[in-house]
Amino acid sequence: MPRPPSALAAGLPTGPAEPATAAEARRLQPALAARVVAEDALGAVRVLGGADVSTLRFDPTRTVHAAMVTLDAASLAPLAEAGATRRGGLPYIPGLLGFREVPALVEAFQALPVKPDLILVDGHGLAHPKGLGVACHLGVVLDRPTIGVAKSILVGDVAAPLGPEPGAQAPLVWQGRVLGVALRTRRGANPVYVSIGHRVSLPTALRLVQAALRGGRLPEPTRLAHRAAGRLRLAAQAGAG
DNA sequence: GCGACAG
DNA sequence: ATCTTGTCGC
Repeated sequence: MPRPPSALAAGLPTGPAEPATAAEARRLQPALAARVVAEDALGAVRVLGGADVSTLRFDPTRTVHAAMVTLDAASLAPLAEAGATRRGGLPYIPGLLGFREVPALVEAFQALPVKPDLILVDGHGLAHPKGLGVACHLGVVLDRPTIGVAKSILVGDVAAPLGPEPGAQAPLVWQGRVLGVALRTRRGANPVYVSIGHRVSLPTALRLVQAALRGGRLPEPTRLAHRAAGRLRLAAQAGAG
């Protein structure tokens, strides 16, 4: 079955046309959310991707530094990384994070020499009031499998208390729907919240995230992407200042 | 009107 | 998100 062209190819937001205002972004969300594929539509995952951005705390120019890293899925060894810097987009607004981060992430993705089979994104995917967390947003725009791994809850509640041991998990429920899973990845650390981004089911997402853990609270791909984005920002500041 | 609110 | 070194604890 042929899949519809990517949002990028279709000229949908974040690519050719980016919203300049929050109101405009909100109007664009339903069309993007409708393109999310919540089932497994991916091949063997050999190259893992990680995505994150770093910003200055108070920045009138609204500069975002994005990093995309790739790792060998089996060994979790780093393969490559790429960065991109964009400015003048939307500020951080809960629920509209994708519009702020995706443009720079797409640019970083395009700079990667080898494309990841699946991307772990720092932030929620489906666990979002409009079903369009940054992980879904990025996945739809690139038409690539993505998973959201967030460090705190945007919407919903954890259905049951989590045990202290790594691997403990419980559904993240909102309005009677299971949007994701709270997962304890490390003893003594707060859980992370896993939700689907695009072209992956929740059970598969959970399995892949657990396979990407290497003893830290965050899976390796997003952990490395976080580091890379931070370095990119610091280097840019040093070079500009 | 009040409280919540990824990064 | 970011400001930030050492330090308390398993």
